[in-house]
Parts: sequence; structure tokens; C-alpha cells
Amino acid sequence: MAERSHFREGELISVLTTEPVGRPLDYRAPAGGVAPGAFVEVPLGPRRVLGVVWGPGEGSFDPARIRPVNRVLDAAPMVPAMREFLIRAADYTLTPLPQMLRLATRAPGLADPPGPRRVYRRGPGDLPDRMTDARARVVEVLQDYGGASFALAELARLAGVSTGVVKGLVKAGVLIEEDAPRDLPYPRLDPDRPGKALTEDQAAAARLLTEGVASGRYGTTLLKGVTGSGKTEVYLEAVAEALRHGRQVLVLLPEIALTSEFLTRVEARFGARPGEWHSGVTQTERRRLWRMAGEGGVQLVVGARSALFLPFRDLGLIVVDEEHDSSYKQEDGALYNARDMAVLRASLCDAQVVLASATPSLESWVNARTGKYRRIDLNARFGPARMPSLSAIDMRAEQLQPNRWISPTLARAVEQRLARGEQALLFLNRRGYAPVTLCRACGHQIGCDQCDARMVEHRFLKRLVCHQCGESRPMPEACPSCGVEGKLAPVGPGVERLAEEVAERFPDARVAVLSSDLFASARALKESIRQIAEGAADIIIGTQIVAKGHNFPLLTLVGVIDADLGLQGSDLRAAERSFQLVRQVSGRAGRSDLPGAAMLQTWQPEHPVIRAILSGDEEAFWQAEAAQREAAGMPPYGRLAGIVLSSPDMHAAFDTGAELARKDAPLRRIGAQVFGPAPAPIARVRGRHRVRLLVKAARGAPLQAAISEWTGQIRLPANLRLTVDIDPQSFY
DNA sequence: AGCACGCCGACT
DNA sequence: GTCGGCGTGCTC
Repeated sequence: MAERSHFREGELISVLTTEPVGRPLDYRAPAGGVAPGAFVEVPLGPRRVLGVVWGPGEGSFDPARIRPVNRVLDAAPMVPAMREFLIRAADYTLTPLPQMLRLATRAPGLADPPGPRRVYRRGPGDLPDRMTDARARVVEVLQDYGGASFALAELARLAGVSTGVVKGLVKAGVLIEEDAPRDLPYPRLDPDRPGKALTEDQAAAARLLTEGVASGRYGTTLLKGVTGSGKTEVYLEAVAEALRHGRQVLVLLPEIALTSEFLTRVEARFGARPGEWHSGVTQTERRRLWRMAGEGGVQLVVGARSALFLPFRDLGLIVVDEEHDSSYKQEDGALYNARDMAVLRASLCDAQVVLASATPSLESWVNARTGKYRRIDLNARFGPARMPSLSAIDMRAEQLQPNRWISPTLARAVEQRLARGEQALLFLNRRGYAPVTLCRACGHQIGCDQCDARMVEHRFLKRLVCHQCGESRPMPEACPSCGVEGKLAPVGPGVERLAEEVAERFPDARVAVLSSDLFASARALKESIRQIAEGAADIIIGTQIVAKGHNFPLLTLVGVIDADLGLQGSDLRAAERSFQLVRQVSGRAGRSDLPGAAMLQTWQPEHPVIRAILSGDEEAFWQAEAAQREAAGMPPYGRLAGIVLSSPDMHAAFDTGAELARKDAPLRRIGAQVFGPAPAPIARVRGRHRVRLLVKAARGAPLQAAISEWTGQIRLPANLRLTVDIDPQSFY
């Protein structure tokens, strides 16, 4: 993007704001001028809003009414590649550009003046007569960090003391309290510290990634490695190479719970902690990281998908860890897939992308096969650990009591592990006590008032919870439909109910339930996982959060309670997701030197997905799945877009849907078909009725342009919202 | 997103 | 006559 480097005072400039005004507006450059990409505050009607200098003014607006920029904010200007990224991402996802800019400015206090903050450091004074353990720890931390200054809370946390101890040391003359500028750069990472010794395979893989980074050009690599093969060590070498070239790195992780383990590894490898970006970090820290991304004061950022919209100055590498994970797809607000947007962003700033996974998405697998991505396989597990042995338990042949879900075969296997002092994991991807609550008097199933979903009993909370909208209410005594008391019965298992069965059958075992809703915070969950990994439990009962990259060295048996869950339904990705999930969770077994086993309880052992998992022949599974999608013209061989119309009035939504379906000429011109309108999978959410249309097009078709033209034909009635989801993750 | 403008029904 | 319902459109 060739552009002017500076606009002089009074010159006409166009500014993109975060307000939903469809295009940039013209303003006059302020005193002292302004650079393209600069973050500015501009007047808009009676308000002052955040904006970015987008380029020279258009000049089509009445010059007399053009107002000047209020002030230029104290932040590094957004680089051209970042602006281009926002434009392209907006075009791709059919999201208005201002909303895209909002994603890129999600940091608190961007407009604040750069004021000082109170910090604490070691002074020249001697240690006081009254030394305590707590005081010694504070002094030790300060020594470890060699004269650095800390915010009060941060220093107290690092030393594991209360803030009072720090204050006390100030009084005693040991510490100095002073003002320091805000938003300091992050400690430098040293890429040349020795890393872990790599195996030959790992070193070869690392070499390929490093060469890519050193080329200074765009490229995407699928790094496929079985659980425990050392993917992280390998891509950390690519990170090191980017750091050597002075370029920034972003590592995306699907779960906050995984970050702290990763931070520890980064610290061990590079000698300092990277920047951290997710919903759990403090506001001050978010602000600091956002600014340092632009200034180049942070070399490595570890974060959730929204970190992709940080205004990096010079991004040289993006790692998308567990790239198949469905949480990379943002499902509310702007609909984007962070994995795909990472590739887009990298292609615009000459960066490399590493997509890491043991069980890649079919999209990435196909892209690697067609040569669009490079593929590197890590096959051997690191050290003595081997892949677990896999077997099916045919539930048709098992003697199962009513309301019991652990088969005798699985129970015997669990008993063996208990006898040997090893751990067993029972995996069931269902939160709560029971998925259905049924009235035995009238047959009524308790549903959510706001959604067309069933309420799930959470016995631990003594409440019914809607997993769709989060609505909850106390567990009733009487049936809300017929009023009869004491006839409500749970149907089917959730992890809480499974825990009851386990407690009955294995009364001496220590049982831990890992389900996201049972923990107050990501921190608490993480701590619990750490204790369990160290042996604090004999039997672990878990939902899918256990499938995501945690290490349990003592674990030698994984029992999948319902391997068929997720095979039903007509969801495009049901087979793929089941395959990935079951493989991931069975990969938890036998990570250290103990051999592991995984047992899958299934009612249909002959199902192709179950057979593919058991055979261990992943390539055969992908090939079969890819052939099926290709024959059906489905992604990644065809393109899809989902359109959801929502309104409090069901008829209004349906009528508009029908009108859209009738006026499909713009779609027909590109050879696309429209299906629907039909009630969306969850036909009612928070009192709004949802109607869905599906557009299917050939791979190369200009889908976005056609959809814009198509939906632009109709005027939406008030109260009716239309959202477009390009490349939807799931639909029915 | 706000906020003003404006075009119709119910009130003093 | 005038207050106020919220549908429509503008913000440089």
C-alpha cells in the first residue's frame, strides 16, 4: 500500500470510526498534522468517538461542515497491513468494517492520557532488624529480577505475600515507592538459550519451520503430531527464529486453561514470560499489551482467538495450536474463524502460519493434500510413551442395569488400574446430572421458556439450567405442566450422575469431576487439573475439557462412556468431531512410561467412524470423509453460508425468509442454491424466533458479493435481525 | 450506536 | 392546539 506518510494541519483526511457508520468520514487533520493509521478521537454529532486515520479525504462532503480531529491518541499508528487485514476480513465475513475495527480496539482506556503509576523497587537501605519469611520472599523476588520495578499487586503476587508486607518494607526503608510511566515494554525473550534436546524427527520438523520463518515470506504449515509427540517444542523453535529476526509472534490457544502451562514452557525456553491476552487478564495488562503490540514492545503474545486482532507492528509468525478446535469459531457478534483469519492476516504481512494438531480439521487436511499448505508429520511419541491400545465394548452384549452406564467390562478394567495405583478417566461429553427431566405422571419434559431446548438438571447447583441461553431456575418439586408432585425423574446420564455411579461401584476410590461449570474460574480449574495430574484422584470423570492437551502422567485407562454421542444427527461435521474428540481423549492415556488403553462403549461397533478410530488408520478416515464431502459438493469442496433471521415474531421471520428465497436471482447468477427457510436448529433463543436459510455454492464462486446483493434487495422490518455466517461450523 | 426529526393519535 | 408514540435517517 503506497501511501502518504503524513497529513499536514487542516488537510482533508478520512477517518474510520468504531461507530456503525458504513464508511470512513472526512475530517481535517489537527495541529501538528497526523500520520495515516493514527488512532484519533473525532467529533461525531454530539459525541467524541475513537477512529483510525484511513487515508486522504474523499472531498465529497460539504467542506464548510467538515470538523477537525479532536486529538491524536498516544498509541502507535496502525500499520498498513493491519488496515488491509481489517478490510479483507470484513469483506470475507460480510461484517461491517467499523465492527471489525471494534475487534481491533478492544482494550480499556485507549483514550486515556499517558499518566504515571506507582511502582516499587529495592532501595539502597539495609535489611531491617525485623525480617520475616514474607519480607524475605519480597526481597528475593526483587533480587531475581535484578532491580526491576513492580506494581504493588504484581510484586505481592510474585512473592506470595499480601500488599501490606510490601508497604511495610517501604516504611522500613527497604523499598522505594515512586511514579513510573505506564505500559512498559515486556521483558526481552532470549531465543538463543538452549532448548530441550530434540529427537531427530523433531529437529527435522523444526528445521523446516525455521526455514519458512527465515524466508520472510508467507506460508502455512500443518504440523500434525500425535499427542505427546512434542509439537510444542518443535514450534517453539520457529518462534525462536522469528524472535532472532526481530519479528513478533502470536500463539493462539483454544482454552484459557491451557495458557498457564504454556507460559511456563515459554519461560523455561526463552527466559521470560510473554504477553498474555484473554478474558482473564486485568484491564491494565490488556491496555499495556495492546499498546506494546503496536510499538513492538512485546515479542510474543499468547492468547485466545481475539488476540488475532491486536495491532501488531510486525508479525512474523502465527501458531494456531489445536487448530481443529471448534472454539476458534466465534459464534456471536462478528462471525469469523480465527484459524482462517490467521492465514489471511499472515498472507498480508509476509508471516508464517503453523497449524498444530493431532487431529486436524478436514479443511486443513485437504489444504495440505492439495499443496496449499505444507504438511509435517510427527509420528513418534516423545520418550518411552506409546499410543494407547484401542478397543470397543459392544454394549449390545453387556449386561447393563437400568440407569447404569458403566459396563461390566469397563468396570473390571477400572478395578485393575485402581489395584495398580494408576488413574482411570471416564469421558462423557455431557455436563450436569441428567440431560432430560421427565414427569412420570404426564410425560412432560421440562424445557426452557426462552428457547426450544430442554433444561438440564444440575444436582450440584440444585437447579435446572438451559445450556442454550444459560437461564436457570431452582429444581421444582412438582411438574410445571400437570402439577403432580414427586414424579419428576432424571433420564440419561450427565457427568454428575456418572459420578454417583462411580462412587457406588468404587467406594474406596478418590473421584474428581472435571466439568467447566463446576469451577468458579479458569484458575481454579487449572489448579484442580494440576493436583489431579499429581495423583490427587484415582478416577477422573470429565467432559470435553479433559480432551484438550492436559497431561496426566499416571493415567493409563480412558473409558469413553458413550462413543456414539455425536454420531447421530445430520450435522456435516458430526463424524469428524467424534473422531477427533475420541482420539484426543484416548491420547490422554499412557503418556509417560506406563502403557495406556482406551475403551469405547458403543452400540454400533460397525459404524465407519468407530471402526476408523479403532483401526488407528487416520488417513483412511480422512480419505473416506473427504470423498463423501466432495461427492456432496460440501466444504471444503464447496462453499456454504448460513443466514439466520431472528425476530420476536415468528411469522415476520418466516415471511422475510420466504421473500429472500423467492428473490434468489443474484445467487442463481453464480450457480448457488438456496435452501429453506426452515426453523433454525434451536428455533427459539432468548425469546427470539430463528429461521434459517442455507446457501450452497461451488468452491470458486464469488459467494460474498452475491449474498450482499441478494440480502440488499429486501428491507428488513423493525425488530428483525439478519446475520450471515460464511463457512458455518455446524448446521442441521 | 445515539440522537434529532417528523408524522400520526390522545389529551388539556 | 400540543404532547409524545417510536419509525426513518444522519452523523464528516
